[in-house]
Order: sequence, then C-alpha cells, then structure tokens
Amino acid sequence: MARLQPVRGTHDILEIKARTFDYIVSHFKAVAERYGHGEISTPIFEFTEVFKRTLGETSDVVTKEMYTFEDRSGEQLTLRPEYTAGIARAFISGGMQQLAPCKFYAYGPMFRYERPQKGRMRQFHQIDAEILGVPEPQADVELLAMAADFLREIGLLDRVTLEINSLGDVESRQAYRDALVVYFQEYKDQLSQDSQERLDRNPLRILDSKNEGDKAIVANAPSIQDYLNEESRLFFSAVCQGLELLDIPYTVNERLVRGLDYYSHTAFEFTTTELGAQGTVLAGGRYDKLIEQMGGPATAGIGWAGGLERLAELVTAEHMPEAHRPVAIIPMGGLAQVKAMKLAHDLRLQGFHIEMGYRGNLGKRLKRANKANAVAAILMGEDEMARRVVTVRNLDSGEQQEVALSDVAQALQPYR
RNA sequence: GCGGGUGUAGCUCAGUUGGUUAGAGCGCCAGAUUGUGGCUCUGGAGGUCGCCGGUUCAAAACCGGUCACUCGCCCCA
Repeated sequence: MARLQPVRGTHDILEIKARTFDYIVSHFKAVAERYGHGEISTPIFEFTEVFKRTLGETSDVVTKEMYTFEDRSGEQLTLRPEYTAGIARAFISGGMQQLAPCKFYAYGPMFRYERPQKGRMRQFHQIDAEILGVPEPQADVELLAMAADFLREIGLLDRVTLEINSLGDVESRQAYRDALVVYFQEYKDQLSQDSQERLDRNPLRILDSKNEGDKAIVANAPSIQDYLNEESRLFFSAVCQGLELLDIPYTVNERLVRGLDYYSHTAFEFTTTELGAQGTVLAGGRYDKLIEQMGGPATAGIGWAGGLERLAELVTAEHMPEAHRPVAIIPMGGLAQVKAMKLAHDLRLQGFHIEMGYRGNLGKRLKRANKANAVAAILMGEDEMARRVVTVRNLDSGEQQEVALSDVAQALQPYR
C-alpha cells in the first residue's frame, strides 16, 4: 500500500465516463435481447490452460500479456484477456451442446499485461456477443447486423467502417499460408526485422504490417481470395450477400487477419480513424474448431467483442441522455432539519431525486443546489414550519410559491 | 519487451542564460448579502516543483538514475 496510485494501466471510472459506459452497455443489452441473445456472465479468471489452449501457445496474448498467478492451493489461474475462451469453456462444462444453438451476450473487465497507450490499458472492458452451434453463414450475417444496429443506436455507425475478409477453412488457410511463405521468402532480406520473425511464427500477420517497406512488398502478395476452396468461397459470398440484403455497408479487405489462432472463415472489424493507433472498435469472427480443440463436442461458433473504452471515446454528448436533475431540499433551523429528513425520505420513496442541503446559510445552500444542477429547491424555514408550508422555488426561472407541506409531492410533479 | 515526449496548487499551465518570499486562470472556502442561487467584487486556504542522488556559493531549471503519465512500435477491443 505504499503507493497511493492506481496500478499501471488501470483507471477509476466515474461521473461522465461511468454514465457513458452505462449508456453503451444498456443499448448493447437491449439490442442483444432483440436478437434473441441471453446474458451470460463467466468468472473473470479461469485455469490458465483455458486461455493457453484456445488462444494458441505462440500468440502474443499468451506469451507476454497474460495476468497469471498461483492461488493458495497452487492452481495456475489467469485473469481473462478476452471473453470467448471463457464462454466456450462454460459451454462445455455446462453440457450446453444439448441446448445449441446458444446465443449469448456478456460484458465486463478484461486484463492484459501490456504497455498502456491511447485506447489500450491493462484493465479494460468489453461487450461481447457469441453464437454457438450454428455453422451456417446466416449466423455471421445476423451477428454483424446486430453489431451494426448497436453501433447505429449509440450514434457511431456512420463514423466507423466495416471491413470483412475470409480466412477460409483449415484447408484453404493452410494452402494460403504456404503460398505466402513462398512469396515472402523471396523478399526475406527486404522485410523489416519484425516481419522476418513473423515469417516463421505467423506469416499472415505480415499482411497488416505498418512498416512502409513491408507495405510495398505486401501490395503484390497473393490474396486469400484466390486460395479459398469451393466451400469457403460459397460461405463467404453468402455472408456478403446477406449484408447487401440488409443494406449494411462493408468493404472486403483481403489483408485483414486476426491475431488469435482460433479464427476461420469470416473475420471482421469495425474501425475508426479517430482514435489514433488503436482504431479497432469492435471485431470478431468465426471459430468453428475452437470448442472441439478445447476437448468439447464439435460445435461451430462465431462472435465479436467491442472495447468499451474505445467506444466511449467516440460517443459524444449529443447522444447521451441528460443526467437526471434533482430537487434540492434546504432546511434552515433545527425543527426544519428534522422535517426535511422526513420529507426527503417520503419523496424518494415516491421516486423523486432528492439532494439535501446540509451546510451554510441559505445563499450557500442554494449555490450548492445550483451546482448539483437541481431543477427546483424546497425551502424550509422556521416560519414556514410554523405554518406547515414550504417554499418551492424553480431554479431555472426563479419563480417560487408556498405549498402546504402535505401537498409537496403534488407540486413537484413537473420536476420529476 | 522497444523508442519518443512530459512530470510545478484539486484541474489547465507559465516560470528568462541556474539567483534569494514559486506564479496565473479555473475550482475550493469565506465575506460583500443573519432567509434567496447563477453575474460581479474583495479576501483566504492550498506546493516534499514526481522521487533519489550528483554538479554548484546557489537547482523547479543542469547531469545520472528511478517511478508515473502520455504517444508510437509489437500486438490487440
């Protein structure tokens, strides 16, 4: 406890930020329910194996970004770096194949040990949607439609671009990977240091390198589209047709790849140019082999996750509902204090938002009521108490009137 | 893990080639106004100059280290 500061890459969330998060999440939940998704909440930590096996031993997330620790009984546990692995695990351990198809939504904190920068922190928050047990491309379309609806509702759809690509099935992906290795091998010594390493580890990643020299070489690299087998091609065109049917604008980006090993077929990202280096605001894809790979029954899956912090950066005040304006109760004197406490309680039971003025003379208390953005103030002085009335003052117009103590709730109706 | 930038009041920042009591605006508190807010005026509180060490007669300033924040790389929501 020596350092009284938040742990690196973590933040306290309050006031406007908290309200923005709540705004985004409540719209997300409403849209997800509309699409027939049910809420699932999985633990924020799992056995380390759950993530290691699903994300791939060599992925960055596993090799350098996991928050892993040993608990008192010696178990290796990891704070979740993403949602899909935990949900897939829940699907298996809950025997949910009997219930498939399953449509879930979830939201909560994620943890990755990374160097913080704009739009990236060690504890961050995601919303997440998954469909398990539907191998048909209609699920891809539905999930993308849901994402687009959600983004529209929070006013962001016209500020992001949907890019999609197909990574093909296992066979197509392997063929493409081989072709890429052959191609890049030619230019190996011209590639950046990073990309030379990628060539061994994950050649697909070279495609979205930000290095200028790499970009020139990538420009002439073979396209995944030419390596998709019949089945994969049909699948991808079904997804594209579905998007067109629903008027969801998108662009095919042949260079779009995903970092985690488990993706196949559809991969997509909603991106913005407004957030600097971290432009991906919501992204996901299909993972048909994942559950089987984890040791569960062969079950197709597709899902996406959106970053709350990144979405919140984009949400502007005009889309946010205004904070509810309270009514301030201002007692002056001992008797009024007691009456005020009772009145405040009664009004709150009836659903009013009540602020209490505790200190200072009337002027100070009104000033504080003003600062709290109160719509009205209820003034309770000694003489009012004697006559069993209060003064209700409209803080916008300055108009005020005396109201019988028993009729206060009625008089406050306009300020609800 | 790697590279750049920045750390001075609650917040945003100024602070001359090193020079003695470190400033402004906003915010906060109080008064002008013993029961009437927003505007105005007056006054006040609030600082280990991120931390440790070094150079110097003298360091907020220069040097080294360290921590934090921030932007970028890797990677990702």
